Amino acid sequence: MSLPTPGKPVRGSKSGNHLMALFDLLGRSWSMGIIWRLHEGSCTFRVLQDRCESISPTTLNKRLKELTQSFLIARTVDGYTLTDKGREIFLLLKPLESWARDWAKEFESNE
Amino acid sequence: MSLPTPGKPVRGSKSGNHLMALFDLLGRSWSMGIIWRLHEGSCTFRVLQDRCESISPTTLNKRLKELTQSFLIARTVDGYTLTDKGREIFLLLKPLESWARDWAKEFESNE
DNA sequence: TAGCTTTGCTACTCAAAATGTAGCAAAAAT
DNA sequence: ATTTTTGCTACATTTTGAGTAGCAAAGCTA
Repeated sequence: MSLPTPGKPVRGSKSGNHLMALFDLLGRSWSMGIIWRLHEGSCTFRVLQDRCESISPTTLNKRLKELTQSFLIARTVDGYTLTDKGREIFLLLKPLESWARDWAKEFESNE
Repeated sequence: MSLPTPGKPVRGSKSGNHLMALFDLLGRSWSMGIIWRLHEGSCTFRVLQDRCESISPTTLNKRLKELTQSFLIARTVDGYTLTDKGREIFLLLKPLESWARDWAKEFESNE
């Protein structure tokens, strides 16, 4: 499979830039959502699918493979977990949560 | 145009969750890349297109409209700028940069 | 001020990615 | 042993993004 690997950039970026490779990985549908949901606790494919509500099994499968090969998640006997790296990324994404709440106010006052 | 608005979620997410709306917005191709490049300084469409190297004008145009309507960027007489909100998001994304460098080491040692 | 260039797009066509649904083999439950 | 659940995969369709071409408006140039 062709993956976003640092130094081997993806989707048109010829920069060889690790950050852009990360943006590409996280910038695919459900990537960040999956990391977010997995942080609630390790779980099976099925349970993760339920947590993500509307994700299709095809996409979930694809994202899981990519994220696994990118060392953000790992398979265990009973499903999928965040790796240490995955938990680090989660912590970097976490501040977006409260930011998004404030952001919503812009929409409320401008609509 | 149909946009990711908090409370009016997008791409299958029926949660009404602001964070997921944000994930959806940022999780489109080039969204984070554009924010990153715009932080180098306000610029015109053309210059931004050059900074992003391989982005197509169609996609750049679409992303710019979305990000503008989401209050992350704004138009000025001489192009596009990050808004205060946009600069806030940039600051939240910034830690990913050094993280991505460490991440790259995983790939080097496992390939 | 007439022509030439650059800018900021839009309209198209085509390729890639994501969705939706069906279904199937393996494991687990009954 | 049979049924159910799990973890996918295959396939068809829709949506998204890329890759041109080109055009109207602004700016520069002679």
